[in-house]
Order: sequence, then C-alpha cells, then structure tokens
Amino acid sequence: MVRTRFAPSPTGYMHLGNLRTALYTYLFARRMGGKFILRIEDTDQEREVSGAIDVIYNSLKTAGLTHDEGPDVGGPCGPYIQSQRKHIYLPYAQQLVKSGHAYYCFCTQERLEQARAEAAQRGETFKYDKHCLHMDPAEVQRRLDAGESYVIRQNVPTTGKAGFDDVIYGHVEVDCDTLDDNVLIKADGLPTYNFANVIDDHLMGITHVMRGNEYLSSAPKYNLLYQAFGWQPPLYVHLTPVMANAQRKLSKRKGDPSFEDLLSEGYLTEAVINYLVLLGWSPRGEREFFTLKELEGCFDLEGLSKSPSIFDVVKLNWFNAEYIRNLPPERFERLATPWLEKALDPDKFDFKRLCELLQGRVEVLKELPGMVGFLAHMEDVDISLYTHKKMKTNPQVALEALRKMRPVLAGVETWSESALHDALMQAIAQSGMKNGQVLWPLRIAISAQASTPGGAIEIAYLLGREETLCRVDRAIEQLAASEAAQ
RNA sequence: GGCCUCUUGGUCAAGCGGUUAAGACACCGCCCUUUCACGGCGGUAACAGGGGUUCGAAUCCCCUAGAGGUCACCA
Repeated sequence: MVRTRFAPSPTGYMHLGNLRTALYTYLFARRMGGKFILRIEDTDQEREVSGAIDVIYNSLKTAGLTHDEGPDVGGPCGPYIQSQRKHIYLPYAQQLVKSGHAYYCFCTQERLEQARAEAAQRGETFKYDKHCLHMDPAEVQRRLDAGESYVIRQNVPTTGKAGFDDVIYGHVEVDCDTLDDNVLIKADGLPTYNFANVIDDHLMGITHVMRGNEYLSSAPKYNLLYQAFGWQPPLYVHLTPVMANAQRKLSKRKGDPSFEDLLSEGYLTEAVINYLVLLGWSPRGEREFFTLKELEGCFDLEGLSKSPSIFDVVKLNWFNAEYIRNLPPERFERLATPWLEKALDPDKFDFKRLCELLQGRVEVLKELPGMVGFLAHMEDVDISLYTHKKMKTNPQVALEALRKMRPVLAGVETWSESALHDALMQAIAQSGMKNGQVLWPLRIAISAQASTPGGAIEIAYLLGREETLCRVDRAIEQLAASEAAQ
C-alpha cells in the first residue's frame, strides 16, 4: 500500500513549488490507490507564524488535494504536527547512542563558531571533529546529570560510502568522509528536520518520500539512519524546483506570486493546477488539458523531469484564458461581476451582455476593470487611431462617416444591437462607404480605445443612446477642429 | 572551494541506438472578421562544447563548460 506525505513548514502562504510538490504527492497516492498524508513540520520554534497552518489547510482544500490523514482529520499515526510529537524522538536518538550510531555533544556554539571560522580561513569545509564522541561515558553521564545543555549528533562513519536510490535520479552515492555529524536532537530537546523526517516517515509508514531536491545531498545521511535502526528505507522521489528564471527559484520575497496571490488576481484553480502539473511532468502525449480527477488516473513517476522548470506566466495566462472560455456563461458572469464593479456601476450597464463579449477575450480576471473602464469614463481620442489601413479609413473618412451616421443613430427607435445593426448597415449601403470605413471610426469615436470588448455596434449598445450620441458629437467636433487646423 | 545533480527552440517539453528531432505557449505571416480576441492555415526557432564506443548517437562512456543544490542546534 502506497503511502505518501506532504510535509510543509508553516510559512503563511502556499509557495507554488510546494503546491506542485503537494500535487504530485497527492496524485501519486491516488493513482496507486494509496494514502496521502499531511504532516506539519514546525520544529523550528523561532520561525513560527500564527495562522500559517490554516493557510495550508485552505490551500490544499481549494486545490482539491484532500488528505486521508492529517492534524485536522486525524488518522492512526498521529499526532501529525511535529511539535506535538516532541516526546517521540528522544528515545530513538538514545537508542542510536546506545548502538554507537549517535553521541551526546556538549560543545558550545562558541567553540563551533570558532572551529568554523578557522576552517573557513584555511579554505576548508567545516566538519565537526567528533570532539565529544570520544568522551568518557562516565563523564558524559556526569554532565548529563548536572543538567548541562547538550545535543545528540549522528555518528557518521569516516570511511566507506553512503548512498540511496532515487526514482528519478537513480542510485546516488557519496563518500562518508564528505558527510558531517549532524545534530539529531537540538538543545531545546526538539529534533532537527534531519532526524524527525526519518523517524516520522518510518513511523507513519511512508513508502515514497517525495520532496524538493534540495534534500538530495542529505539523503545519504538519512539512509544511514534507516540502516542504523534496521529499518527499510522508503523510495525517494526528489522533485526539481520551480524556477523564476534560470538562476533562481520562485520566491515570495522576490515578488513572485504564491498560490493565494494567483487566485486573488483572478486565476482559476483548475488552470493553475493544470499548468503546474505540466511544469515538470509530462503525460507523454498530445493532450494538455486535464482535470484533477483525470490526473488521478494517469499520473506517474516516469513522466517526472530531472531538470528544473522555469515558471512561465504567459503560458499560465493561456491556460487560464482557455479555462475561462470553457466556463458556463453564468459562472463566468458570477466570477467577473465583482471585477466589473470595480470600474462600472452595475445599474448603468448590461453586465450580462458585457460578460458575453468579455468571456472570450479576457485571460486573467484582474484585467477586467481596465478593459471596460472606457465605458464609464471617456478619454480624449488619439486621432491617429482613426487611421487604419485595412479598414481604409483616416481622420477625413472618419469625420465624413460620423457626420453621416449621427442622424442615423439618433433615429434608431429601440436601442438594441439588432436595431443598431440594421439601421447602420442600411445607411452604410446607401452611403457607398465600406463597413470598415464607418464602423471602425465609430468604434474609435465612442471608445477612444485601439481595442475593445466588442465592435462599434456592441459598444454603442452598451453605452446607451445618450452617451453614444454625446461621444459622437465630441468626436465630430474634435475631428472638424483638427481638420480646420491643417 | 569540496561533494551531489542537471543541460533538446525564448519557455514547458516528447524522445530512452536508426525520426524529415513531436506537440504546446510565445513570436511572425495569411485567412475569417465592424476592432481586438477566438478560430483556421502556414512559418521562424533546439540536441551546451569536445572526445570516444558503434555500421549508426540527442540517446551509451569520458572530459570541459555553464547552471542548480548542499556544506546550520532551518526545514
């Protein structure tokens, strides 16, 4: 039975790289008919952020990644918050001390810092010198009894090799003498990540450890720990990072968006998930649209990539646009309305019609206010917009067209798109002008925008008779004045 | 710097010894069209470099270069 786990530290937001890790971890468990477990790794007391755990719950929930076991849903291997498991780890560390795989260390921070500084000066990599390993057991006991502050360190062999098998990278092996005797139990009694993850993964029966590949270089040490306990190590799946560019990871601090940021900008969860799953994993086919459910049926480890992927917001935008286009119109209207209200008074405009026009054109919801703002506030028209080669129009043609259409518009009985269409088309036919020579200038005159959510007729309809005529009049005035000036 | 890992178009990526080296985004062109977009058609663009192994290498091996990771009482 496959058991995977997502083990984030509560930082207060859901990093996209973490979300992708959670997604892969979840999908693999589902695909294999296994269990997906949430464990909170909060052994670093100094970095605690209040409310951060709720952010994790909420993010996973909106992403649809439901866990089978975790702090909030319980399970047979609880507690699932590491800080609540603090009593579990010490006995295991002591067991390792007994078997010679670990030892007490009383070295002060000062001594270590000095040793580090000296190593740095010699241009060497610092390695703990096993100073306390050779301490007389009676001496150790005496200092323990005296209540001296201590840590427990892993006793890494000085010779030989340590390695592990990774599903993506294959067998990875290093010389033991490149490994340091890391701290397993900190002076505050809590385990380090290095120790806790091994104990917890074992105790929770994790079969596949999926995590970021920043752990690649410490994995040999973890395997040494499994060996020391005589435990079967899990299968490792080290995932590549999601990069902001070729040089650095995506980082909230550098201004890159978190999952929450994307959602609040108007990205659809489904689009983000779909984009993210393909960033580092390939289904090996032409297909690129997948629902979570479909992914649960086809995700595999073989498609996982070995090299980092760069987050490309342009492609995400495309996915988002595709998902928006495929939304039922009512749903799009519901999603779009709050954004439209930022720019328009809902009592003054036909939001339903506007949404029909917008659904095929918007990529990210946050663009909406900017796309419709011109309906509420007319800007000055840039006269060069009247010139359009393909439409065979320029300011002179525009002036003529607007003068001819002004009375036609004024004469339309019911201000509907079909009435406007019929009246304008008939008038254009009679005028001998081309459709584009009239409709292009009209659209420019009443929008002042190079591009709008609809053509002249749709925009005129949305604006209403009064506002349309007013804008046409202003445009005629401006064009006439500019012509006279020449 | 030591150790570990990675390297196919601008980006995501397929490819696992024999291919005209897929596909998608982006970009460009054409068509459709009352704008833009959508849609349709077409195009530009890649195996980091060098050595081997092999009849044959993007695929296997070695070296070089570049990039990333790691070297904490952080995870």
